[in-house]
Amino acid sequence: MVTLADVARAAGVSASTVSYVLSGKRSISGITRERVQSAIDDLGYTPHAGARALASNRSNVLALMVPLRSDMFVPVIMEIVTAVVTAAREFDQDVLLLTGDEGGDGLRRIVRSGRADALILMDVELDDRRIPVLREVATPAVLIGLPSDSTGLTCIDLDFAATGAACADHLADLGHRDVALIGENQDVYRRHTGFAERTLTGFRKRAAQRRLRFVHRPCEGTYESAAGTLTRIFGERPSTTGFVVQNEAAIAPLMSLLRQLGRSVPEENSVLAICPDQVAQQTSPQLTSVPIPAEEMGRGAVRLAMAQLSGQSTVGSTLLPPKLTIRESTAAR
Amino acid sequence: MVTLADVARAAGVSASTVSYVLSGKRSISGITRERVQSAIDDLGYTPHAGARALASNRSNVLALMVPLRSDMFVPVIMEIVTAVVTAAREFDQDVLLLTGDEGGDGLRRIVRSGRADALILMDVELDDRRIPVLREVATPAVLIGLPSDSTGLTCIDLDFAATGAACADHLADLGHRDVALIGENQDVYRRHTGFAERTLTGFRKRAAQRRLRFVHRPCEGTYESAAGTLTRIFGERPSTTGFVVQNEAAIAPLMSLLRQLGRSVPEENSVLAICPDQVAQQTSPQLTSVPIPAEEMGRGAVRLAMAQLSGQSTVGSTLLPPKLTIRESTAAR
DNA sequence: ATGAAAGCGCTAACAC
DNA sequence: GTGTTAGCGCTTTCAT
Repeated sequence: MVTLADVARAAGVSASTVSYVLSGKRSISGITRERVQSAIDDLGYTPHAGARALASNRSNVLALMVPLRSDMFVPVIMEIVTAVVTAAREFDQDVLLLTGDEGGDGLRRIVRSGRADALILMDVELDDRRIPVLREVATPAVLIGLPSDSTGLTCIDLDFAATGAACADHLADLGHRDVALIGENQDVYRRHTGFAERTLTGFRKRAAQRRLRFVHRPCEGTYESAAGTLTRIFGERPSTTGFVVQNEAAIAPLMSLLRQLGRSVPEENSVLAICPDQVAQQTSPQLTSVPIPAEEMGRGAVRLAMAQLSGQSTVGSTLLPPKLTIRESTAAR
Repeated sequence: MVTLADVARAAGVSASTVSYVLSGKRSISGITRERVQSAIDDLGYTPHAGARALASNRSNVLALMVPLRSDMFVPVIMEIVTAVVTAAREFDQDVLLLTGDEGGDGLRRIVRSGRADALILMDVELDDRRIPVLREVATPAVLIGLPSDSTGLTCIDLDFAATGAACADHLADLGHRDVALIGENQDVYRRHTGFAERTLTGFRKRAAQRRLRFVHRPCEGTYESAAGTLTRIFGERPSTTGFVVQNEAAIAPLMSLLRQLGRSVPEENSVLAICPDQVAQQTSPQLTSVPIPAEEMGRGAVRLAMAQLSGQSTVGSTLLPPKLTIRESTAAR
């Protein structure tokens, strides 16, 4: 194994000089920097992470806790994870992967062992049991999602209230008067994951302002549930022409049901989805949609974690503005 | 921070005794073990990972490299990742996540820095550019997937040849004479990911033995491509009654097209898919299928990595036997 | 069955 | 601008 001492010897300098060339924490003459650098290259030297962590009290690792079972759509989770890892590398950090079932104990273990310098938590619930541990360990941490009490915490998420409002606005602008929000299944609401409620609240409020009449229906991701939901909506309010869908799994059944019912989209009904662009684009007709900004959330979480590590306070919630992309599934009436 | 020295002092023993209580590498009297253990509990001690790595030359970390863009279905990737992390924890290992785009350099960096003791690579291509690095660093490594030259390497994968054969057998057993294999898109075959070819080979060989006539057609995941593929197949061989689908995205369009063509499943046509159980079960009718054993692959990879770390040789390929689950989409004719 | 002590490879004062 | 050196917290001989 090639050590810093080997490099120092080869370059004819002291160990500290090599260390400082690497860290840039003090000025080095061009000539020695070169000698050191070429010794590093020649020998193929990479600093020993453990030694570095021990001496500097910094691991250069971010711990990312991903949900095992989640309300999120799996591809979105993967996109966030990918964004986190990619962004972390740009800060010279590696990413340690923890599963949600490790819970608070897992976080405590990671922090106490000095394996990671900061924590990023995905799929945060309104009353998340990991949050007390976060306050206890007082380690830099970022939540992807919004708990009910975010005092003293750093959070990042899509602004779901604004998303709901944007959807209501879009349908109102198009002249729709009776609209329906087809949401996630009851479990999601019961588990208090937050985003579903926030969307509903934002939608309801704006709908009232725009004088829309609206109903909200939770829905399973199955064909049967979608059929039942749709039947009930049309039964209660046959004049419904606008739909907002916040449930990836329900989109396909719903579109196919509307077609079967002879309710063509977008001529007779407008459909708006909160889903990844990929899903919106492979549906026919392509859906007007608001995507979860997975990439931005992942990158943002890393940025916030790094800011905390450099001593800045990032307390508060970063709510990313929704971006509504108009495609083929919504039209004026 | 609580250190081993703190624990030793609290327990009234030496540092080495505490260390040995933790590692179990020498016998300790019951009484001291208890004293040490309660000191650990009282103080909330967790060993410092960096110090441990430095002194023992072992990080207790497995590096897992996941593909960014992959031919695999994203939920399957997630399932493998989850299985790896869960299994790793049972061996007291943490998992460091690397993205495929870090390539060989990333692996070299991880190994040289001592950040991980072993490597697990997903989505291995036939002529994977990371393989030379694997041979160069001579670190314990496991490939999930099968490269063309696996000499000296440890691999684990589904036995796709046996999978193809099992599909051919099932259709032959049901009395089908003309069958079609609807595969992944051309890109996958061109990129030489291996599994597609192996399925084809296994299917072709067994089909010949069972005197089946068969055609193979790559297919995109779009409705249009599925329609074109199906039209061509029925055009060339109208007598085709059995289908094997190895392309998650093509399943839904295909089923809906068969319905439109009045070819009911399973009465007139049998359809067999190589896809996750979840997909097979939410299709209507539920599909007879062979799933990718993601859980087994992840766990197996960890097991193999740990075996290598304990000095055992695991060179060779572990090919997991396919498990064909009969559901509603295949029937005798 | 337990202790003492020498490092593991690096960082960061402290010197000059 | 560079060198010297004292640790960081742990494992592991070598003693006893």
